[in-house]
Amino acid sequence: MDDLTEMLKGTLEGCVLEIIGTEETYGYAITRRLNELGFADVIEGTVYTILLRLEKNGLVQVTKRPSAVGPPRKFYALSATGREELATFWAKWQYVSSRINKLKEGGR
Amino acid sequence: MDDLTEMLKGTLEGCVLEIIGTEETYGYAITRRLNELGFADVIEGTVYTILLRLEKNGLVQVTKRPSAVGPPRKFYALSATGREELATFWAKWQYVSSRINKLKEGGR
DNA sequence: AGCGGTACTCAGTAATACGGAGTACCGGAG
DNA sequence: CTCCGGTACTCCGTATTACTGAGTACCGCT
Repeated sequence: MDDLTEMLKGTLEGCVLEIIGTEETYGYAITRRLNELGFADVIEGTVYTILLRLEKNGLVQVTKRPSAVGPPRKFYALSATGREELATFWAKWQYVSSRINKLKEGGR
Repeated sequence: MDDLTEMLKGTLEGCVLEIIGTEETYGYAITRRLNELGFADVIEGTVYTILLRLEKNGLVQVTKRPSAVGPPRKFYALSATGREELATFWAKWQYVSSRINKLKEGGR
């Protein structure tokens, strides 16, 4: 599948929130997870940009922990605001995707 | 539903293509149609931006016709390239939305 | 000592959608 | 007849978001 980047705008942040919400984790691993999920050309730089934004907006709490295989990792966990934001994201996704599917089915 | 604009990035152009593909139509009417469909805060300026881009990229053919109730309308119809682009759009949508739904279901 | 893999930061660029001002055409109310 | 609201399009500037690429740094293994 070729370039999906434009279509991911506005949803990638939500995906990252969901991943963090499932399990406390860190940037490098989140990137791997997204790649596994099929978002092959999502790159580290992009994920770190999102994580810094989430942190700045108070949606996540950060804990730095040493790693046995490299430099220290920044582990992210959702804050209360982050959980709200995640719920809002899924509500919007539900709304938008249902409308688009209706349009696709030729609904009027 | 509050601000959906970021989530629409990358999909709005495809929606406009789909609307044009269903029926030859013009900018003002496309805006009304999108609003009807639930994309309430999509605004004329946005749609016209997309239409000019589609025209520039050769995805549509344009015919100007007089109107009884206002200034002349620019009617848009898909070109062959536009039909291909529309098919690609739906393929991408299918791909992306299925991955996101899988993530939502906690799939791994 | 150096290399490959792990891990994060940051500055610059491109694409997309919104906002708002401007132009212009039409019919009906006053 | 003039003005106003609805129809219809254009253009410029702004904000957000994701990608690119270069840079820094830690670790274990050869």
